[in-house]
Amino acid sequence: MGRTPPHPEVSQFDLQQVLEALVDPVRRSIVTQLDAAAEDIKCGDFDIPVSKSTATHHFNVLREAGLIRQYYVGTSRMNTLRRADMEEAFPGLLDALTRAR
Amino acid sequence: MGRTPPHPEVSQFDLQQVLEALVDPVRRSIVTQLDAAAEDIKCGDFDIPVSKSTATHHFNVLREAGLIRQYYVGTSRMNTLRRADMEEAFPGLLDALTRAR
DNA sequence: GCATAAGTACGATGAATGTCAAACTTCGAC
DNA sequence: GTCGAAGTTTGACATTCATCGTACTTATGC
Repeated sequence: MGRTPPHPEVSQFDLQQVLEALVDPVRRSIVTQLDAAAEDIKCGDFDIPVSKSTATHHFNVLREAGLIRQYYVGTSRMNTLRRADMEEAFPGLLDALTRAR
Repeated sequence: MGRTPPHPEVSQFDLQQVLEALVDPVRRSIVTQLDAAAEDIKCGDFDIPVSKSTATHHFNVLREAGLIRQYYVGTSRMNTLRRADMEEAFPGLLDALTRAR
């Protein structure tokens, strides 16, 4: 298992890529759950209706778009929402989406 | 040619549908051009790199999502950005997107 | 009426992409 | 070391969807 997967820097964020990440309902649900949570969440603890391999795929897409940061704790992969970074790159976007019902 | 095509009401706007409409670069370009323009724009006057039939498809998607309002003037179809309606349904979303570079 | 302009409708096609199962890897616990 | 838990990797598969060309419709202008 790779130690720390690659994360893009804010300067590399791409709107197209972020929107493609957020257009999928499962991925948007992940973002919403992270937004609502007080602490980081491990991959296995999300409430999503897909298999583990599909989940892995979705987390990769979110990470590569810059929406989440991932790091290992034992065999678990923890996830953090990169709020500040997203706010810097695309002001108001994440707020508008998490507040939209 | 149908007189006036069906437009959804604000109460019927659906975030998923709006995001699916906005994730396409051509459609987002249409929205951006409308946002930057002072007046309504007819379908044929947009600067988009697709055929007429494809353009029609994109305008339909935008209209059905509630992003634009369309009406005929002769054989031309005019387009307006439904800013206020979108702001009411999803506050901040359109602004965040049109301002994102 | 006729020609032209502006879109629309209809298939057809090709490329993405969300999905899963199965096999594999890593780490922690015992 | 062995086992189980947690993810990952790799194909394979199905569906969606952007795209186009062609034929059609509607309206304007002469």
